Amino acid sequence: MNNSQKHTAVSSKTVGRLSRYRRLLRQCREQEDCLFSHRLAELAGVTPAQVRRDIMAVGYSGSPSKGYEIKTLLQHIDNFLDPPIRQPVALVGVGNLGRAILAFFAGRRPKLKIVAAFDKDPHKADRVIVGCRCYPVEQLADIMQNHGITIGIIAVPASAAQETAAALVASGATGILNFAPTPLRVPATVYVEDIDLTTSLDTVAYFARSTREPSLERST
Amino acid sequence: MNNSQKHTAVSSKTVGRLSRYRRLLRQCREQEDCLFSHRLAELAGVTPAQVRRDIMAVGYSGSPSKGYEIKTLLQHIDNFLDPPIRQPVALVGVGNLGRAILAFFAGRRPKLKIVAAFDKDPHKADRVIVGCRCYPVEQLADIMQNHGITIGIIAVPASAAQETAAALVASGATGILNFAPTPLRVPATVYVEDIDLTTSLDTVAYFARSTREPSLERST
DNA sequence: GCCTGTGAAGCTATTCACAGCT
DNA sequence: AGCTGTGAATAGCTTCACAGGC
Repeated sequence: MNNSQKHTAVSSKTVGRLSRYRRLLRQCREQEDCLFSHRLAELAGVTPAQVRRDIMAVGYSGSPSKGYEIKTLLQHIDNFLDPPIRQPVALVGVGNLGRAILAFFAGRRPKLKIVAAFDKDPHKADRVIVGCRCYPVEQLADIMQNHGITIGIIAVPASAAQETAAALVASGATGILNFAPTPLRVPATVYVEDIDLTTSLDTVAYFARSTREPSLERST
Repeated sequence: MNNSQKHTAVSSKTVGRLSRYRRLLRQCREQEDCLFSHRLAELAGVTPAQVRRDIMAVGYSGSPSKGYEIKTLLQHIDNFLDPPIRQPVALVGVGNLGRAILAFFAGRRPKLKIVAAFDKDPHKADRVIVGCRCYPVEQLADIMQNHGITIGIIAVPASAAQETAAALVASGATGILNFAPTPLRVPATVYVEDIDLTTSLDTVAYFARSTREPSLERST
């Protein structure tokens, strides 16, 4: 029930922040060897206490005198976030958004890589887009199983999102990144993260209107 | 201090869900006239109590016998979410992601519309992409002020994100939708919503690994 | 002195549970 | 009987504050 690196069941917010810390740490590892929680907090835009709590999750302890050794901390975060071997990803929907996503992730992250794309439109299939081979959706199950894919990205229109999710799950997906503006019905064992552009823009628009009091925040 | 429609200072989560409810309600307004909270909850993938709480924010009351009248509820949500007149949006960064965003929002939402795009690269300027005119970044301030733009979408590389944010704010933006993987430093009066693709994928990957117990959730 | 790690306090968001209505 | 609206309870997340160490 407990495996080697899961101490205390980490929340998705913590995982997200660790991913952000990692990127920031990589940027500043040239200039510095060590940093304190308040420094990383400033870079990430969170509180020092938050940083310390999050770092607890990766099982690394800094020293009160020098803070956190960047190289070692990065190793621990990598070890926590990255899969042991390789975790291939499938993308479904090669429209504008799908292609942008392919381009965005292309060439980074050897372990977490989009290895196959799928589209309903046969014209889009059997092509290579930003280095990724595209297949007709009919081959989804086959190719996912061949590659051992467990992560799917949904970039299809809302109307096709639910069936796509079902197909992904049936073919072995246990995690889905969903760009379609539809709540997906999937088994509770599957983790879904929604990115809903319309909702996000509506929210920004709403709060952009109510010009709030510049009360209690730090702005530096 | 209190304006006509702000009763109780609504959270961004509630605003986001209202946006989602709206989309779902529009889809089913053909078939049904009224619905109960548990029905909308099922469609949206949340609890009935959550739905009722959220609807409180828009100042509409359903009837215990018939539930919520869809048409009227939609009017209230529109009235709550939509700007009184018009709230033009600027996009900065016309790369792959920027173009996908333009295409995604093109032609919907007359009141909340991307009216200008900007790019550093002069080759991309002075063109029209999916119906939106592109300008060189140098004209950002001018055009934002001419159009009365208060919302910016950042789709530039991380290295240019902070300066872009600063330019947007200087030109009158009070809300920013940030796709760059960088924490933005802006005055506390400006609302920022981050969409961080790398972080989201990392999070999905993490939880896709830990195949969780199918314990307490409903899956239908 | 100023840091880390962490129990405890504080906040925010969600859910419970029930009065009131039809 | 079964719904809505909502005070009260709960759960989840963040921050405080301080013991312990350099």
